[in-house]
Amino acid sequence: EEQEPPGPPEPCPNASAAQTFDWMRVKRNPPKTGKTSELGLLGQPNAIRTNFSTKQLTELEKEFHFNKYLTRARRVEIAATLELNETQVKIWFQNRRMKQKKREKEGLAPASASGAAK
Amino acid sequence: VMILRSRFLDARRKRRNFSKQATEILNEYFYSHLSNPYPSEEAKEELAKKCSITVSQVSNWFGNKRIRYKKNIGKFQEEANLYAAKTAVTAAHAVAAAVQNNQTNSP
DNA sequence: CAAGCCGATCAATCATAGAC
DNA sequence: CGTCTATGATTGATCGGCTT
Repeated sequence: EEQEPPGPPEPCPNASAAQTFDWMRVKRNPPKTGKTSELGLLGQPNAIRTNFSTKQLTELEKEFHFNKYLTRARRVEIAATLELNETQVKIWFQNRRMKQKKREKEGLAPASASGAAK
Repeated sequence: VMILRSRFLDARRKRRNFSKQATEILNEYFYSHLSNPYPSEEAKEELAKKCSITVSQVSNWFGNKRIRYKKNIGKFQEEANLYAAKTAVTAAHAVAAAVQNNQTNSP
């Protein structure tokens, strides 16, 4: 299903013009996290970014404040309560931890700190 | 529905465009490393200092730049050539200086 | 060997700043 | 001043590497 419609608009390969490097071809596999679509379609994963509801985010945030890390049991419980996959809950916590780390790091020396010297 | 979701939680998104000079520095790095525009943590820190922005902002900038660039290479062709020429001049100066230094310092 | 975590990145989207 | 595009930030999810 990947078909280069017309010829890539780059009939001028010489000069220093940009080439197509590997990083430009990187393609991520579609998300397989979504639970099997409720719409009769069989093995068709959602393949789209899930939008967490405010309620789900509120609960996840509350749990995060209580524990930065989840136990298998807690994860199962939360996933069931919020109607999410265990993977989605796991990933949410992972991303949340990274977010917190980033926040701590930034809100700790926005001004000139001395240390740059390394 | 409640499409009015995070109407205030996102209020922090009061962004401000980076200075013309900061964008200039970031683009220079991007196009002079077009084969692999992934600055190391150290490089990001250096760029952040030069641009007077945070390292996260540098990361965001490169992330957005890479995605948007490959999404429509043609749209950035002009910009690419512009910076390619600029870095070429810089490189030429560097080479000239090196040659000069080499002659002066001949063992 | 499988599973979780980290760090970086991707990719789609949000909301605004700026061009016209 | 309203519309359209450029751009910074956010975030669910992926990738590779390392640890448990």
